[in-house]
Amino acid sequence: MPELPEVENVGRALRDCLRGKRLDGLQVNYGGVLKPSPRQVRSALVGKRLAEVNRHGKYLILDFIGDPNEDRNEDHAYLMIHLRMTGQFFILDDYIADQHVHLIFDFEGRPVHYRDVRKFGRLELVEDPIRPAAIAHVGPDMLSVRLPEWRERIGHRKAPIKALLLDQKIAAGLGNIYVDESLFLARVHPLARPCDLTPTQLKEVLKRARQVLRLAINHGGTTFMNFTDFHGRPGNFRRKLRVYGRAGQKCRDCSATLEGVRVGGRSSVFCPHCQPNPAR
DNA sequence: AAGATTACCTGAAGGC
DNA sequence: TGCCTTCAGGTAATCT
Repeated sequence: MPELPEVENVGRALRDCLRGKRLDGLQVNYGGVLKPSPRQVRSALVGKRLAEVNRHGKYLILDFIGDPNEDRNEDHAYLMIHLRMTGQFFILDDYIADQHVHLIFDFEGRPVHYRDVRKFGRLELVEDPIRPAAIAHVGPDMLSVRLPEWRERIGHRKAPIKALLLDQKIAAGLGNIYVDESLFLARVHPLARPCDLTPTQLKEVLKRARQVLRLAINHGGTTFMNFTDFHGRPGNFRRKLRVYGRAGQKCRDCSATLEGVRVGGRSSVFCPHCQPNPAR
C-alpha cells in the first residue's frame, strides 16, 4: 500500500534508471489503467524521452520531452501516476510478467513492467507538470507544508484527527500506516479533534509526521502487503512500526496493550496509555 | 458544508 | 475440500 515514502522511492528509481532514455514502445495488456485512452497515451509518449520525475503527495508526474517543434519549442507530455493500493513498477530485464502486469514500457530496450493486482492505480496524461487540474483540490505536500499553513488548514476542524490526516485535501502524502505511526509519536489519540488540541500538539503532529515519513523514505518504505521496490526487493521499514498492525500486542514504550478502533472506516491502532482518549 | 458511507477490484484469511 | 463472508485501504462519487 504505497504512501508518500513508497511513492518517493518509486519516483527515485524511475528517475535514476530511466532519465534521459527514450520510450520506444508501450505494450498495453489492460487499457483500463490508462487515461484518457491507451491510444492517446501511446501517441503522446512514444518517441519522447523521460526528462524528469516529480512527486506531489502520492502522485508521480513524469515529464516526457520530444524533439523541438518548428517553433523551436520543446515538446512536452506529462504522465501523472497514482499507484493506489497495489500498483508496482519493476525494472528488471528478466522479469516474468503474470496476469496482473497491465503495461510494459520499452525504454531503449529496457523493459519496465507496471503491475497492479487490484487495478485501482491510474496513469493519466495531464497538461500541467506542477499542479495538474485533476489534482487541483489536493493540498500541499506533507514534507513541505509550513507550520502556519498547517494550523490554518487543520487547526479549526472538528472531525477526528486521524480522518483529517488521511484527507489529501488538507495535506498530501499520509496513508493509514503513517497516520497511526505519526499520532503515536505525537502522543495524540486518533479520535482527538484538532480544534481541541493545543498549538503545541498540532505542531508536534506535523513534526512527527515529517519525521516518520523521512525515516521511512530512508529505509526504502514499508512492505506490509505487497510493496516492493523496482528491483522486487521489499522495503524494510516494517520492523520499525510502533503501532500499525500491532493491535493486541504490547506498546514498545510503556508495555500497555495496544488497542484497535475504527476511525472513518479505517482500522486504527493506538496506545491507550501513551495516547490518552480525549474527553468526548 | 462538513462529515459519513459506498464503489471500485482482487486475494488472503477465517468460519463452517 | 470448498463455499461463503469479511477484510485490506486510496480516492472519487454519493449520501445525510
